Amino acid sequence: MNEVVKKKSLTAEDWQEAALTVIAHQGVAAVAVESLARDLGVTKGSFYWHFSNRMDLVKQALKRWRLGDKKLIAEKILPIKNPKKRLLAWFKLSAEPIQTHLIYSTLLADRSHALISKILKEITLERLDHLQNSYIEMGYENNQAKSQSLLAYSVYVGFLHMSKTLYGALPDSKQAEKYAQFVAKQLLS
Amino acid sequence: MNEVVKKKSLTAEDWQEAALTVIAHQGVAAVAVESLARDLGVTKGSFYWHFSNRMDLVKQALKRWRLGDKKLIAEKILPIKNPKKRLLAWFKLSAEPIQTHLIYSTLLADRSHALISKILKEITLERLDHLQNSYIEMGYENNQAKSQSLLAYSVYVGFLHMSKTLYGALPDSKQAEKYAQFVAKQLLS
DNA sequence: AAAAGTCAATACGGTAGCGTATGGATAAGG
DNA sequence: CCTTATCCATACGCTACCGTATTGACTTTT
Repeated sequence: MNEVVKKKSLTAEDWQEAALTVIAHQGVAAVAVESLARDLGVTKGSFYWHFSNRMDLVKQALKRWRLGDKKLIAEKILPIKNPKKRLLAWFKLSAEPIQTHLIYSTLLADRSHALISKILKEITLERLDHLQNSYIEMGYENNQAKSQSLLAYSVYVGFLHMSKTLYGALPDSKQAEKYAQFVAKQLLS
Repeated sequence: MNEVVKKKSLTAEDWQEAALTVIAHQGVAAVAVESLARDLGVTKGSFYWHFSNRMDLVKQALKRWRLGDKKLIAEKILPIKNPKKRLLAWFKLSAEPIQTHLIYSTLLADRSHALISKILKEITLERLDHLQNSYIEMGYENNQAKSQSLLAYSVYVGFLHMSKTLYGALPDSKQAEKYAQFVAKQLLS
């Protein structure tokens, strides 16, 4: 019942979370079975009980990440009725310093496995779709909404990388809020 | 005199170019001495005559890339007198399907070595400076120019990643031209 | 032509990581 | 209790790299 209590044994989810943390900060290539085991205080023996191999873990971890991300959008963004407010909320969320963004931006330059490219493409298209719908609801013509959502999403992706590059991390919530306001002013005319 | 003629021996530049090609498509981690040697048709014996170790090659390759990139900007962008035209030219260049962009976007998610982070930060700041100066020349107030250049540069970075993600490669020149026009309309008001 | 310099091949030792095999410890069930 | 299932440790073989040492071949210099 208490999270502080040391668990007697690990679950697959524990491994997945550990993998996601590594991916967020060092990329998929840095997900190594033995180093993860060391971090978790066990040996490989545990790992190969839970997973069939390294890529199996990566696959499951990314699946987990995707589900969490979808849940976040479904709860915080999609319920907003007013399309303009919904877009603004998305811009704000995009600038929040949370792990899901770090993972996404790290994956974006990772071409180490076809699986990753596939997942990225799917996610990007899904998100572009949300944006485009909002712009359409705002009264944009279809093609215009498409271009506009592409631009908005590029800004999001670019922002993630710029933050890591210039500050070594995502900016704090206050800066993020300010930036989101500025961007929204430019892209929600 | 003829490039088709097989060279008898390799130069450090040959190794650097080969390394940059790998970096552009698979990242720094994929730069391996032995696989590069295979690609170049020689063995490691050659490599360690030209370089002291693997990181030495990476360092020199990135230096070479940086010089080429700077030269490109110095020749094609900076000479343009009119600031608005200069910015437009930069947007167009940003969308061109050339290797220098691929390398940059791949490095952006690579945190495998402190050297890379350092280089990235320097380059990004340099480029932001160019952009900001152009906006200032256009009549923007200092802070406004700063925000605007950050936004423009985010669009650039985001565009690179989106292209790779959605199409597997940078779009061709015609698409790029069209996109650059659209973005310029939004960001050069 | 001899010597020195340039570039590459080969062979070697070392490390890190993957995956397998097997056995040990602990807890739950009969 | 004894068995079985669950979870982990240990030891091993294998591969892909890195980097070194040595030697060979070809070129240029003297």
